[in-house]
Amino acid sequence: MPRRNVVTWTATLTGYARTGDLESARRCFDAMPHRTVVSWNAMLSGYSQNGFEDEALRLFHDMVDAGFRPNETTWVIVISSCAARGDPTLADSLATLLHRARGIDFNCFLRTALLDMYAKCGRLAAARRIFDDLGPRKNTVTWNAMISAYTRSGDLAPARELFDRMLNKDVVSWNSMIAGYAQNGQSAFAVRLFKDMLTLTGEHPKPDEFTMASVFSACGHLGTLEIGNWAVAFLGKNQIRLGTSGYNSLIFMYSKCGSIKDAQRIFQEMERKDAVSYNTLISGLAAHGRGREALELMSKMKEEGINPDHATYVGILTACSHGGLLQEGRRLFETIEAPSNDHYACMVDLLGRAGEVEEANRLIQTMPMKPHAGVYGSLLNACRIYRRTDLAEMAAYGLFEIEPNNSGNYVLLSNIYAQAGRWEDVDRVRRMMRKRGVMKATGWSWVEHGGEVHKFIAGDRSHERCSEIYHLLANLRRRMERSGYVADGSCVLRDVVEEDREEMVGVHSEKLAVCFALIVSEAGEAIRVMKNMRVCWDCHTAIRAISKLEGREIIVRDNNRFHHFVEGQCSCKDYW
DNA sequence: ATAGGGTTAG
Repeated sequence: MPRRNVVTWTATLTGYARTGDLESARRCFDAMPHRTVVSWNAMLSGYSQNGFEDEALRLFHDMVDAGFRPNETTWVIVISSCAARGDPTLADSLATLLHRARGIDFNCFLRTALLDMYAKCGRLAAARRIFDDLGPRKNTVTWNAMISAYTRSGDLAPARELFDRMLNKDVVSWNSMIAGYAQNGQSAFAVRLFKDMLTLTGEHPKPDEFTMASVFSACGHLGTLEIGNWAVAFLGKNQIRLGTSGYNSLIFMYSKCGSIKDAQRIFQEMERKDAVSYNTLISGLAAHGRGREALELMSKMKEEGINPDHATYVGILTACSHGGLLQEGRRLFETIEAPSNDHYACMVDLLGRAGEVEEANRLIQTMPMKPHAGVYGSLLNACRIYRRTDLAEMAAYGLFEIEPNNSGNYVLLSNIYAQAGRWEDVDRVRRMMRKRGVMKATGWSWVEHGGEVHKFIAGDRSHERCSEIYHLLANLRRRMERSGYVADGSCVLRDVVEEDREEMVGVHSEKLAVCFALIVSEAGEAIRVMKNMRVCWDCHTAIRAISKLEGREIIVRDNNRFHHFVEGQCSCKDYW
């Protein structure tokens, strides 16, 4: 390879940096007989593009010390490194330096980079000022940077306003907006916007692997496998090649839609797996109660030379918890170097579900940081399972302080009092909720069928096939009574249950959803029901019974966990 | 020869 002049040297350096071989790039840089600003920029860019922002910032100072004057390109690279760091103090000092520098042309490139840096460092107003100051000199990239500035901070309305005002949307514009919805709990809007992208008249960019990754993620959050499969078919038809991240979101989608087998298949088919691939599947296995397989996967991950990170341990501890693997969980927790609040929450959950409520409580007392809501929430849930009213009060009051508006916490404590027959305390908690204006969330269940999402709430009579559903419900109840299923005295499939003493609640939403699914699904096929709250004991028993009577597998997702009901048995070991 | 925006995990 001829290395005659500074241009060939720099080109070689860039070549190494593009393949991620920064050591060779740096060796090349150090060996250069002469350097220009462009050589420095190439090295800076190499660091910045490969996630070594700190190295880039250090080299920037070396460059200034060596007497080189940064040009516009230098500033853009350094500013984007700072953007990735997200440090507002650094952003401000860099901006001060930039404004002191002489002879710099504040072109659109530079201003857009600045806009992005301010946005990523939490200075949204400063970002917007740059956006407005640019006036008609703004280009598509500037618009896109501003849209994602808003979606990152969860401001979907101003993001959508800019998106709608934009005249020349490119694929990144669409991706930013679709991802914005998907990441802010508005997955249904994400899917709708994707459909708009395909169907609206006029010139529209073709979806790429990033678009599809967001759509898969949205389908995962929604639990809509039919739409998900349609998106997968679209992917194949349009020959869109997925990268590792795209495959990761597919693993996520299948896991969340109850198709853990497909998630595993995608994982196996992937050529290049990263930590996220492993973490996603481990979490998926955890949600499905497959603790052993999750543990095996983490071993495999280590064998492949990929280090478990924060998310891996969250996933694996969840897997131990849901799979009833107490000893393994304890041992793993000890191996975590600096356990975070999340890890403590998982560990309290694991101990609590396994019946070691005292140990869980002691763990909270010895935590080196202030426990967050998840930690107390796990303890409170354990108190519900093991009827520890005394400890429940302590956990609940810790929780009310952190999350005064989370209705679930109040309901949980109220139900614990109800279990203990302490009705005056039940009333007290209910009054507390009213006084604080906390609304009880409605638990609804849904089933996807024929491209539509069918939703049910407790006592629902609004569904178009309502009479069929209630007819089936009554029929099932008769069959269950004949087969002696009510022998344990639990309130199986009662038409009306008294959920608390004030309200009479009709048939639970998941029973309605299961019956609807039985009516519409093809015989023999497994059915899926999604729920956003918790399957209550009543429904748990009922669904077990239905799975036995009907000989069908019923998969219920609730609270992001899956329960596979087969032949009257439920897959989860820890739940009740 | 060097520069800005979008994707994944409980």
